[in-house]
Amino acid sequence: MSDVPSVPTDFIRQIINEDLKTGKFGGRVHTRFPPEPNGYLHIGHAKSICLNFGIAQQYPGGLCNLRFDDTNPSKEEVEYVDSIKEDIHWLGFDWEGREFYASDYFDQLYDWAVQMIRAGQAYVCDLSAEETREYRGTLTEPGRNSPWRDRPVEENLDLFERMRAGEFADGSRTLRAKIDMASPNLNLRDPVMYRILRATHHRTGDRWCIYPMYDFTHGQSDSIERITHSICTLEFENHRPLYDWYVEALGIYHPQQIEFARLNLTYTVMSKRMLLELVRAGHVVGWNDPRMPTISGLRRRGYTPEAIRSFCAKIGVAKQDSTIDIQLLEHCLREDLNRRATRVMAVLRPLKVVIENYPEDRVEEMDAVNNPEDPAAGTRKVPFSRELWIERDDFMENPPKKYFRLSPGSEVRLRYGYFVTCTGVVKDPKSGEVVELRCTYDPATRGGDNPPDGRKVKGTIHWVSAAHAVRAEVRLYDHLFTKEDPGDVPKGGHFTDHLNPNSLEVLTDCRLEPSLAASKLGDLLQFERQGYFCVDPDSTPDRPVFNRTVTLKDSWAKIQKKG
RNA sequence: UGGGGAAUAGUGUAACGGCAGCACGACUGACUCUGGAUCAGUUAGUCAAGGUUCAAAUCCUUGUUCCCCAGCCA
Repeated sequence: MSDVPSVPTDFIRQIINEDLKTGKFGGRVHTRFPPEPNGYLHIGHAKSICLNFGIAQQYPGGLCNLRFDDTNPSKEEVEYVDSIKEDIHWLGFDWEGREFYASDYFDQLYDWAVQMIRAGQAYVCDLSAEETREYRGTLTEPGRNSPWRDRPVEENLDLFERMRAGEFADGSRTLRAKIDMASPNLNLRDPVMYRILRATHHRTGDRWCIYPMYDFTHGQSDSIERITHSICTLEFENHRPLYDWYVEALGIYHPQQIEFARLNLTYTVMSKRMLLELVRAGHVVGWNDPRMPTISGLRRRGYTPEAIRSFCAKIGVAKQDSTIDIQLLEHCLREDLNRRATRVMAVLRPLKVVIENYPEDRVEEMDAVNNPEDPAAGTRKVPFSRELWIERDDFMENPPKKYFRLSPGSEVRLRYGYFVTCTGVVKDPKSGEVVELRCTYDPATRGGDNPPDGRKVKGTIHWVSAAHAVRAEVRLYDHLFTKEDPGDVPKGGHFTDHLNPNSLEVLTDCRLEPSLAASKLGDLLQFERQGYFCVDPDSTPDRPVFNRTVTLKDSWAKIQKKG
């Protein structure tokens, strides 16, 4: 992965370096990426993936497991595990067959629970969910011991066995760790280890009707897999004492949990709950809608794994809550696409141009550079003829100062074509709308070259020969939300209040240069002067559909904005 | 009002007692057959107040602000 800039030594890598020095884990480095299969991966997960797999790649002998944290069958589905695996691979990482599931450890976890009961460290509690909450106390007041806290070991053993056997109703009992109901850390107030839950698990089916909680699962799973550094996000910091407590109580290998700040992006929501809602409410077409921050959405939008990896390397890893400007992501995208995308000409909002002094039946094949950043990409032929399409925006009847494109009487370069001068404007007699431009061309400027008389022109515009044009649909995207922080809503408000009504614009009458008829899924394209585009899977042979991945930087737009 | 964390240019992130650096953004200018790219430059920062020290973003004290925790979610 030489295309990704070398990553700085963040605080996690410093810890690892230190552990390597002291021999804490015998010189091993073994991480894991532990998604819950209850949704699609998003760019925030990419940060974690790049961190965990990146560390494994960077250290000699380093390994990174993929482990699905599937302890809540009511929310988890195989569709999600499949998408997660696909997305990690697409990002460029591999778990080399170490694909594990927390559910693989259900038997071991059960045995450990029994071991804790025997040791007097766990008990079956008959409190209801509501009662449990009441007994827990509050942030400032200690909780009270459950009346079931001091049941004899034998009774606990019997009850727990019967919980497993399905003798009790969902939610009627739990297995709890006996820790400290007065702990200032609520996670240590006799946390639930097992709950009764009748739901079909995507892997274990109906074999279990009790499922372990995250806290009773994660550290032990790490321990079983001999993970050295268990990297997770900040909200689990309060859980670390419990993580440590369980592995110590069980007397098993003890990995080190380390927390870092999750990724936030401007104009984006990142919580799976909100993303799920966008999908379910139909605000987007699915998890892979090109406006979604999901990996599959970014992929369909035309993002490259290289761009995402580069982004993850640039944002750094720290413990400070932060929100990254989405422009940095777009910068990384443009940086990658600029050096890789094939340049083509495409007219999105067509305006007809007739070159009056160009012969009716003549067609010339003009040479066009495929990628000025990559000479090896070569050139292609683009047909030029008397009738062309140009961009409506590239003509103004009454242009402001500093407008370098076409206007009555002005001259521009048609890229790789000829210099043309606008000699006339045809309007719809009723609406007054400009429907056609009449121009003349200068034969001495063939290929777009400057003429021998030394005449120069400020503007160069793109064009497509009308007779040869490929028609296509083009989808233009903008931020899904109009607010930098869509989650920042006044009371009574909802994050969807800030949905951008213009996040998708569909153009159905676009005219593309003929080479685009051969474009296929995965092609990286730049429509010159407009942006980077990719082929959408909705494309059909007679109806290609393109997505705008990101615009080019547009200094003209800035000039306009300034007035 | 309990506990756990975090505070460095607009946004991120380095500096680990010794010149506050980098990236993105913004703004100039140069160049250009993409108003792209590229190049050159400008802009702007240590939460506050004390203290220790020849020297503090860094150590100490006090305060302020923000985030997380009261799921039988992860």
